[in-house]
Amino acid sequence: MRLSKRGEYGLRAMIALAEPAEKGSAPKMMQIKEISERENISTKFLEQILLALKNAGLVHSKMGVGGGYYLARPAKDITFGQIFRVLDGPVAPIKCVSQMAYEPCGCPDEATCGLRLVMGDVRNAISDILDKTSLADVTKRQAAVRKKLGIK
Amino acid sequence: MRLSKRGEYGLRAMIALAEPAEKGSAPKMMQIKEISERENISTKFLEQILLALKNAGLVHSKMGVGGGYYLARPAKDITFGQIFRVLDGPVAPIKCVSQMAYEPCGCPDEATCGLRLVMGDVRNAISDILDKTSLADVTKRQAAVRKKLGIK
DNA sequence: CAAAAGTCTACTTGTGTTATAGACTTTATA
DNA sequence: TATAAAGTCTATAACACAAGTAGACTTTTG
Repeated sequence: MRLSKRGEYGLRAMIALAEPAEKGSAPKMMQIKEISERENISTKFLEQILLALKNAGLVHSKMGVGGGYYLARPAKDITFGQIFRVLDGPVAPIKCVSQMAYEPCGCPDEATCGLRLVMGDVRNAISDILDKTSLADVTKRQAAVRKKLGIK
Repeated sequence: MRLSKRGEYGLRAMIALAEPAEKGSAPKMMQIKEISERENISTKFLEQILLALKNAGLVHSKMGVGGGYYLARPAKDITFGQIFRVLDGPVAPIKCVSQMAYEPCGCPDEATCGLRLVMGDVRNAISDILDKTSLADVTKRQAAVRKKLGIK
C-alpha cells in the first residue's frame, strides 16, 4: 500500500505552498528551486510533478523573472485526495471497488466476492480521510502540534 | 494504493480455504490446482504464494497423493492483515508511519510533518480494517449477502 | 537583449512484479 | 515396491513502472 515518491513529493510541495498562505490571505508564490531545496527533492523531478499539478488545475504558475507556483484555490478547498489522484491515480486497492476508475476484477460474482467486500471497506476508509482533509486542515494541525511542543 | 496480484491471489486463496471450513469444523483441504482453476490463477504462481503463506505459518500442507493445503488455525483467528503483510509487506503508505517497518522518511521534523500526520491516519484506518477482519468475518458476510439476494 | 523562471518531451536506469521452468521430495496405494 | 499424485524449492525471464536526468524551448522582467 505504498505512496510513490511522486505522490510524496507532490504532497510535500503542496503543503509547503499552503503553509504560509494562512497568515496573509494572498497566495504565497514559491519557486521550484526553493521547494526542492527545502524538501530535499531533485529539482528536475519536482518540476514534472508541479507541472502535472498545474495541468490538473491545482496550482497556477507565473513564468519569467520573479515567477513561481502558487495554489490555484484557497488551501481549505484543496484536498489530499485531489492531489493524490493526480499523481498516483485511483485510491482503491483493487479496480473493482474504485469509484473513479472501476473495472471488473474477474471474480465469478462481484456481489458475493469476499475480497471485494473487504477492499471496498478499505477504499472507503482511505478516501474518507484523503477527501475530507484539506491543506488548510493540515497546516492547522501542524500549528497545533507546534504550540503543544512549546512554540518553536 | 494498489494491492499486488500476489496479495490479491493469496487473499482469494485464503478465503477459498476458509469458506467451507465453517460448515464442518474440520479444516478443509484444497489442492493448488483446485484453487487456481476456481479463481483463475496461474498454478505455478499460486504455488509460490501458498508456499510463502505456509512458511509464514498461516497454512499447513500435506504432501503426496491426496495432499493439499488447509488453514493452520480456525478462520476466525486469521486476519486479512496477517495475510497481507506476508505477501505485500507493511500496510503503511510511507515508512515513517509504519508500525512493523519504521524508517525515517527524511523530513526535517517528524513531529510536525504534515504529510506524516495525514499518512499516519491513513495507516491506522487501513490496519483498523485489515487487522480486525478475520477470514471467518468475511465468510459470514458473504453468507449474509447471499441470503439477502435470495439464497443462490 | 540577457538572465531568470517555467514548459515540454524524450530518454535512461534500476527495481519490482508477474510469471514460467524444471528438478526434487514426500506420500498413498495398487 | 514402483508409480503417480501431490507439494517444495530455486532460478530466471519478460515486462512494466518508478524515479531520475537531460536538454531544448518559451515567457517575462529589467
